[in-house]
Amino acid sequence: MSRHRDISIDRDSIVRAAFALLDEVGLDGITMRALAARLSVQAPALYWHVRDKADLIAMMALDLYARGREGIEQCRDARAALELHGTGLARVLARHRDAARLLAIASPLARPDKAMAQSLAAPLVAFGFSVTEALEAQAAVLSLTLGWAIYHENKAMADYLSEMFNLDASYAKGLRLLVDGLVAEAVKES
Amino acid sequence: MSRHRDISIDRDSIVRAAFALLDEVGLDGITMRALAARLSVQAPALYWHVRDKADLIAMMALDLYARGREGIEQCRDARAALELHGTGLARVLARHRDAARLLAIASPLARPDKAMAQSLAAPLVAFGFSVTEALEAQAAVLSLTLGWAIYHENKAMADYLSEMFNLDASYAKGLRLLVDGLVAEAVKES
DNA sequence: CCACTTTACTTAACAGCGTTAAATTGTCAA
DNA sequence: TTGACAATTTAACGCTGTTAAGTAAAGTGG
Repeated sequence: MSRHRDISIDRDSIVRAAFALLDEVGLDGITMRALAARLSVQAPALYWHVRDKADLIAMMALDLYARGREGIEQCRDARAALELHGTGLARVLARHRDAARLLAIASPLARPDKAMAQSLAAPLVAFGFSVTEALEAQAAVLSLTLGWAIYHENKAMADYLSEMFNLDASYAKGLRLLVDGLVAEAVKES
Repeated sequence: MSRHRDISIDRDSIVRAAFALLDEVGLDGITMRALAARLSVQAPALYWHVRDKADLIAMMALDLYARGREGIEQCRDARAALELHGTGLARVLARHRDAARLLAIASPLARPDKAMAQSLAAPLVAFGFSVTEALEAQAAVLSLTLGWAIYHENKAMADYLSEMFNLDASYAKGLRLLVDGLVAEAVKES
């Protein structure tokens, strides 16, 4: 492994730096030059490791989704798995500034395939869902979560809404209602 | 009203042109120069009518939300109103390329106030919801809809998912389940 | 040990972006 | 006719993502 200088960069360290930068300056502040500077490198150096900025955003999105699924395998039933999928992603999105908007503009890293779909659906399939039902249910949960997080990230809106109700509690309630319905529906069909 | 030339532009015509441009070239293609060209004007002329690009995006978002609420006053019950709110916005978002991503990056045109909140909540308040309950329920419905539309706009993901299930039908199902839960909850509390 | 290739970076540059300042033109009122 | 005002133009600025070309260090085969 050649080491041009003292330190070097790779896709992992770039993504890590990008998240740090995101938290500091927000999504609009993520420029290739600022990111490169944080890694003590010139901007074009990034293009050795990353195809373009969309590729970088896609990697960050993948990371967020993966972190949002942590612990989902250990759930005792489908309801818990779906609910944790939602709250898990919501928590990850809340941790990083503009993370929901980042997901909104991200395009997938790779074209999804059957193997990936099955691995994503696996936890719910273990509880009797079909792969289709599992993906359908998770799509609904992720949609609610992503949409909610986008509104939550909008400071003016969040500030005003939180005078009227607790945003986190309301999200939890909406998620619970949706998950209840999804689980009941899946049970009904099997 | 002075008329510098044959034709002139105002906020309305700018927004109309922006939607036409959006449909043709997508969100990334909406540049002040391209928009100005479509109005037979130079880019800085837009700044006489529009504070900045964020202002323009906010106007477009407001328009989308308003169109998404059409017909909501005529609904016979809360369930119908909430469901129409969701499907109405979903239909509007489906009509314009990248419209969901546009909503995701839009910031509100004006800081929301109590009068606006009450007017937004009015249809559901008429069916016995409190203002808080109404806003809470609509936030959940809009979140699900916006999130779903964002995934739907992602061509790679939508193409793959639609091999496994019908995206529109699945959205309708998720919405129905969520609305059922929300209505039941609101009834329970009153 | 040397020549050669590959890896990983640098410098320089380009076209396009949102935006501002200043100059300009057309329209109306006095 | 003059002056004010509205609405635009031209010119320019700094910033963006990205590419091309050059370069230094490390690895590799003879």
